[in-house]
Amino acid sequence: MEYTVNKLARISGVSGRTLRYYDQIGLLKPARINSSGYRIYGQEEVDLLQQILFYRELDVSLEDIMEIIQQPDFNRKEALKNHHAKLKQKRARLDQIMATVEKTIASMEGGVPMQDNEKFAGLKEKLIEENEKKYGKEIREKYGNDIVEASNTKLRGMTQADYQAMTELGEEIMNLLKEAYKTGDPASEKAQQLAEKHKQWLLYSWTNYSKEAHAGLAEMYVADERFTAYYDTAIKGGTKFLRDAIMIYLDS
Amino acid sequence: MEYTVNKLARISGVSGRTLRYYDQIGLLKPARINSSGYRIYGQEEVDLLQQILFYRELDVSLEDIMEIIQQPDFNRKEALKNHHAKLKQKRARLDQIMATVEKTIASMEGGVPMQDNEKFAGLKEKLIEENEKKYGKEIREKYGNDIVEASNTKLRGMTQADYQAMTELGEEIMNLLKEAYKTGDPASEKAQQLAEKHKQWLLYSWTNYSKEAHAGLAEMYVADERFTAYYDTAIKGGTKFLRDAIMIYLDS
DNA sequence: CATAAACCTTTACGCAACGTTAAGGTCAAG
DNA sequence: CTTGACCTTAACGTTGCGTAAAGGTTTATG
Repeated sequence: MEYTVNKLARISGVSGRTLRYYDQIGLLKPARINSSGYRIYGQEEVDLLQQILFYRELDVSLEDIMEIIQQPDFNRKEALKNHHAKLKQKRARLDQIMATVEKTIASMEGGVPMQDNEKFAGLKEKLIEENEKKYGKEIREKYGNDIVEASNTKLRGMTQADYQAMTELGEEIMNLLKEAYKTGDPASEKAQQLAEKHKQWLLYSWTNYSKEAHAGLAEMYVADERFTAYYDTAIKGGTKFLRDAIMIYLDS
Repeated sequence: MEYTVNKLARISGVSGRTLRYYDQIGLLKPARINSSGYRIYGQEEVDLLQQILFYRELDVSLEDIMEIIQQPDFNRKEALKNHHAKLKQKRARLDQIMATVEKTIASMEGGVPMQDNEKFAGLKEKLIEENEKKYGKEIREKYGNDIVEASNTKLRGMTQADYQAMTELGEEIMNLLKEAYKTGDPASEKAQQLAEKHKQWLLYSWTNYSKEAHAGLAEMYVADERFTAYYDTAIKGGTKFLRDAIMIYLDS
């Protein structure tokens, strides 16, 4: 039995355009072309098309199908396992999105205006924006664009709980700085606690922490008046104290 | 604070190209264009972009976002519910695909060669193909292309279990035809059972059943020698008997 | 103050998998 | 011999940008 495009299309449930496209990309070539230029498909092509459609229904890309159908069974199985992993990821993401949508709807039914729902995403952006405005240039020069972008990406990935925890930790650090400063000793227990918390705080945004980077940042705090101004709001001379505490912490 | 494209891009985490694209499609226009043709964005645009990104993370299309952000809260909630329904469908389809992939892998680990796994899909195609070959033209002329396509689509949607049940029912009909024929009475209980089974069998492929169509088909069985030949393989004169039984069944 | 570096602009192709005209040959039926 | 059904290639549209290319503007640096 031989078929022209639309005949094959009818029995296989795809469109003629699809068959021409498969011919074009080399996925399924007709058995021959007749004297009028018509595509003629035979039994072999019908069988091959069946296999193609089998994988297509499984959401496999044509590019992948192209490879799969010329592989032995063993590799086909591996390909399917691989594909399954991809599908799993896809579903995980879908689940997360659905959860967010549900939460958003729920909060709206609880009377929270939409603006407030959208605001959290905005809060994180605000944080990034302020970081950029205040320190962006120095940090980018010192550590490179990639590091900064990675940090921003990490911040964006934070959940609301993470975000809250981070800002709370920030406040805690300011309080601890005040108390530790009173001891007058950057090696004191309180001061070392402070340094430890400071490290924890950095981990929220740093993608890879190193002692050198931490030390470098501490030095920059002292060198840059904007950082100095910030940490000195807790207590005058706080920035230098913080740096000294960090240096001792890193050496221990 | 005012921003050029790439500045806004940096603080918002999207690319400059994205912002230009949003401008192009009218999703987010800059506050103004300066004398050099640069896009300048203000606080208002930053806020709007935040909202846009909020919805984008939820997998809402830009076209839908465009509508949503100029709607009041009430409509936004409706839009989200609508969107949630779409996501649910998407996940259901994903689950089904994953199940099929899992089953296929399992059967391969059970030693079933891939070809056989792919064969089932092929079996259905074969059925459709044969239907087309044998009766396609008449049926298409009689009932129109749409009806036939709908029927084929329904066949393709069958599960393996459905398919098996249908072919078994087909055999049962042939057997029942033999037995009922022995009664010599198309109104007999066996013959009426036959007609009932025949209707059940049709329902596997018919998208909307009607008495008229069933009667018409019965007449066609008798008029077309290929159908006659088929049903007469069960018993000579079986086709006419089947028609009579169906006619009585439909009148009762 | 000249020039390089950084940043801006528009234009336009590429991606996946076809759907959809459009313009024009081919073939079977009346 | 003419419909009408069916075939062909060519080419644009879809979604959301990425990625040059070619060229003007602003800022930094020697």
